[in-house]
Amino acid sequence: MTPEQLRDLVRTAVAAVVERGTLAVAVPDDVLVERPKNPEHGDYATNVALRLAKPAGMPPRAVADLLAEELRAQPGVARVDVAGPGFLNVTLAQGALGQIAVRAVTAGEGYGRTDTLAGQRLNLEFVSANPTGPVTLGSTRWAAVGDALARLLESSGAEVSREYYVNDAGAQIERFARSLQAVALGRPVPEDGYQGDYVGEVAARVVADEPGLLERPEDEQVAVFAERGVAAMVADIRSTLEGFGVRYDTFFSERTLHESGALEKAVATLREQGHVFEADGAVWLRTTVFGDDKDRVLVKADGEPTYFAADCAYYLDKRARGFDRVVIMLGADHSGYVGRYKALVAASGDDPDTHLEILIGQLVNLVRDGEPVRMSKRKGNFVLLTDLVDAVGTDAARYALARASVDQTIDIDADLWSRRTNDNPVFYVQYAHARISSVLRNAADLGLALGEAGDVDAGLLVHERENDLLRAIGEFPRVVTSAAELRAPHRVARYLEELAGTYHRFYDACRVLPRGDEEATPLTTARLWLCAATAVVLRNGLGVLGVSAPERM
RNA sequence: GCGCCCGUAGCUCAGCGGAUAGAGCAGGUGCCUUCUAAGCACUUGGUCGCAGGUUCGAGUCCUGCCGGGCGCGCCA
Repeated sequence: MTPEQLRDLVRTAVAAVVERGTLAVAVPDDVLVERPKNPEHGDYATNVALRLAKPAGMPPRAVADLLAEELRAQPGVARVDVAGPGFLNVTLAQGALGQIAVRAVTAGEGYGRTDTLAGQRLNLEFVSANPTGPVTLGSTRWAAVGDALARLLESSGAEVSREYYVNDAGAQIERFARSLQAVALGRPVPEDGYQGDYVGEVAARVVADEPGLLERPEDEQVAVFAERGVAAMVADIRSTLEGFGVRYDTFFSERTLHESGALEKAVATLREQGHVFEADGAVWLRTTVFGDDKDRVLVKADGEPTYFAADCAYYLDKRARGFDRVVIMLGADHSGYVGRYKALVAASGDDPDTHLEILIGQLVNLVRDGEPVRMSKRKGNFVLLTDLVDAVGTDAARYALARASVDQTIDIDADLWSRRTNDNPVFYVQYAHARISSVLRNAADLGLALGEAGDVDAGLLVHERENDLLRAIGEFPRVVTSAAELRAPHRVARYLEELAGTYHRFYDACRVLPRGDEEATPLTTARLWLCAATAVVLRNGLGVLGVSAPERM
């Protein structure tokens, strides 16, 4: 029996007692059935009686007693205890737990997938770093977390479109182009220009692709450097991210918004809604009525649109493309943006709480010799995605970034990360998968196969370590849905570490394959199913994080 | 000054209002002639920043302090 099935049983029990008139409450939709930390508290526990006590006007333990009696009659339930303030501790019947292994193996890649978000179309924007330099360590965090989140949401049944907003317009690009030009001409880079080594490389590439460029008028040169320089940078960013396992459905060019007149249209739309006004020669959006700190300029006094005007146009474009929900991941250095963004959504007539979701994540620092290294795209002094991958590999990089809560600022110790030690839990998890793969290989060599689901007696799995493992495997679907709901991919990583540990303890305590000239028994088969089920979950879980599940290490 | 995030073991961090607060690393003691020791068992280590409040119950929610990070442009 899976925890989901037990949850349904509990709900049915509540409904039955209510039906009989002994309990006067509304049957709750969200009954919590969880795995107790203390093994003496049975296989599963629910606090439903504690929840219902107040609305029912009865003591928690009295409610619990009613439900316990009802539950005891259910098939697959061996024992129900009322404990503490009113918890229901459920012990499943012999063999009921073992079915979890069969279910996981049978479902395979589908184990952990649900339809809780079915029908939702959402647009997830992440990274969106300016195309004026390579992908930095800070952006790498959003690549790892954003991609994992996309996979999580998809696992919960949502339709997710991954999007990268390319800021290929504006003064930043102008500065970038002038920097490229300066380097190409052998001049010093302007004070406010870009100075990494890559600037020279990109400049050389542009010159090579455009013979005679440096003999043309300077204005023309800048235009060419802007056009081709940005194109080269975007191509570089794209291939870097693909190498990192992150693919986008759309690279959206800001410039197309400018060229299509979308900004003017956006301003007009907001004006129709009655939230645009003129002051000091500029055009403003009255965002303060929707909770923003101050009103925001859409068109400057010099007639140029602001970055915010492009944001307005961009948001409206996403909505016009049919997305129910626009999700944007931003670094904490952009947290000041939330207020105006929410306000623009409200000003456009949408609901800022349902149509827009902004996820703010804290920054990543590189620490070297105990001192944080400042990262700035202008100076050449920054750590790149490629540096991180070169040092620890894609798997470790993705895992390490995805296993921390985004609310937490991460300090990455350069020495620790360039070392290859088991400080990194990804090896612990991957090792469990490799270990299982080895057992299954050896089983195949002995001519042992899993066989059909009907042929395995999962009820033979009665060892404490086996039960621990079964319960852990049973948790996976819930871990996925809750991680998706909470936008917290790191929960999957933490869960996998627990699962790996649980497997290692099982492996240590329970021999799977026959030794020497022993014969295989039905227990051998049952344990092989348990191993296979664990491998399924490890693969699916690592897959959510975009990390490989190696068969050998 | 205002807004957001953080403060949990020596270190890095988990912890969806539930029972005796966890993991990894670091320290200590053990376990490989047969399935991967990148593992396992045992052990040391806590005023969950401080003070109030909410309730059957608070590391978790609310308020106020203290300490640290980020942000507050007609920049992008």
